[in-house]
Amino acid sequence: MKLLPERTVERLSKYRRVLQRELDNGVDHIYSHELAKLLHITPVQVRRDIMLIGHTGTLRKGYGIENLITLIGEIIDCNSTSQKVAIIGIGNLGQALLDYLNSSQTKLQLNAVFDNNPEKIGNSYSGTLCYNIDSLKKIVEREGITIGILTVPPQYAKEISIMMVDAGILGIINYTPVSLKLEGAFLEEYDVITSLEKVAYFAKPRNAKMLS
Amino acid sequence: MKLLPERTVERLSKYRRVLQRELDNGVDHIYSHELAKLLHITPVQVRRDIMLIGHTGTLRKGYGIENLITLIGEIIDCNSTSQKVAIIGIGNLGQALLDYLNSSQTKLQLNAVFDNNPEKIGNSYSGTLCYNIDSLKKIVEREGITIGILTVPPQYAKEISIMMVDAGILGIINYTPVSLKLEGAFLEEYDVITSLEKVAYFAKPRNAKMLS
DNA sequence: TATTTTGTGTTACAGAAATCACATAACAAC
DNA sequence: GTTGTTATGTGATTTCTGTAACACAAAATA
Repeated sequence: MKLLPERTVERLSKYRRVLQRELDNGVDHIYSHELAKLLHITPVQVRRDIMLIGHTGTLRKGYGIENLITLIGEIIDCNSTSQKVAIIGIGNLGQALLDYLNSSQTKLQLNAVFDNNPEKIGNSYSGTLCYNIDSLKKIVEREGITIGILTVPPQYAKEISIMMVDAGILGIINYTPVSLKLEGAFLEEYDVITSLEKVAYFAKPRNAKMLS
Repeated sequence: MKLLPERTVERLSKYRRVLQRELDNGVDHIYSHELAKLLHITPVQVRRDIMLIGHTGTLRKGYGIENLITLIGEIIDCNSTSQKVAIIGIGNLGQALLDYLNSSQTKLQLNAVFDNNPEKIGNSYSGTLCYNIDSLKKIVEREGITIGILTVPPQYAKEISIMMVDAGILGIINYTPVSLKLEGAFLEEYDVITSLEKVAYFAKPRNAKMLS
């Protein structure tokens, strides 16, 4: 299949979670406009996304939730081999994300945590062992980890991102304020300060008025 | 001035920080291609963003860093009254963000923290006092808080977002997995699981190959 | 003073994403 | 059957965002 648009993939992730909730409530079919309402988007967008992944709803009954969840799962995480995740840098943010992941029902499995602080190495964080950053490559290869969450202090970000790609990690989500450029891996950057300052701009009274 | 594109505002936030770093290193002018390189974007994009905010560089010397920082500051946070921020829900993620903000040099000031846990109310978190969520409106009005970071458990998200807007908050950044719909305030949503699953999709070996 | 170099400011274009508009099909009611 | 209703599937259009192209001005060169 062709590569899906980024925004569609993001929505698929959200669809799956609300669909799972509906399924748990005993609902087995859903209309595009119902799903749309749950996520505050338009029904057309829902239908377009579902069309893109090749699922087809039955007229008059909507979309079969169970099939749809399975299909989204195959697309996002589990084809032949399900993907494994590591957190690199287990400071405040790293630990918060770790707890967040553990408390959520994503299919992705957190397999390792890395740090350079000797007091942290060897400890278990919510059930996940912390390794020395120096053994990144060894552990990543051994465990088959393909996704890395980067939450190290900014001065290490570049160097460690290179190590990560070198170790065979295929996707990095960078929570560092340093902007990176990778060859051979998918990169997603999220900058907390940027998104806060963005909100600050649009929330300025003078600007807020312009937002219709 | 007209409202700036969202992406431009995001980049302005990043420009400011790298410019500040340059200034601290004693650099006083910078070329568009230098700034571009620091953020891994194109020089054209830098020039257009700077054009949009009405700053103009001097030929042969580039852009005056100090003026540019000041201008970006006026645009994003401090016009007449600088904006104030509150964190609502001081769990793991809330505390991590709090520390993150305190350790960064943004102009936005964290003025209050809210929670409903009696053991937390009255405590100081990295220097910021935690108030009872019931006094949200009172404190927000008294302190003039305009921006809220929402990090409560999902089941409270909707209810509390309504309280926030009602209290006069103009911009909310929602770290909850629940998607919201607000009237009268700017909303930015960030879903940790979604962005992780997005990376998972594009990092799948079969897809990664397609990324040129 | 003419010419080349260099970097900005701006317009025109291309690509991605969201939205519109509508054809189509299943079902219900009569 | 026929007709009306409702919800899906999708080509066409618009909107948003990034990129390429280029005109222009100052400095360096000769």
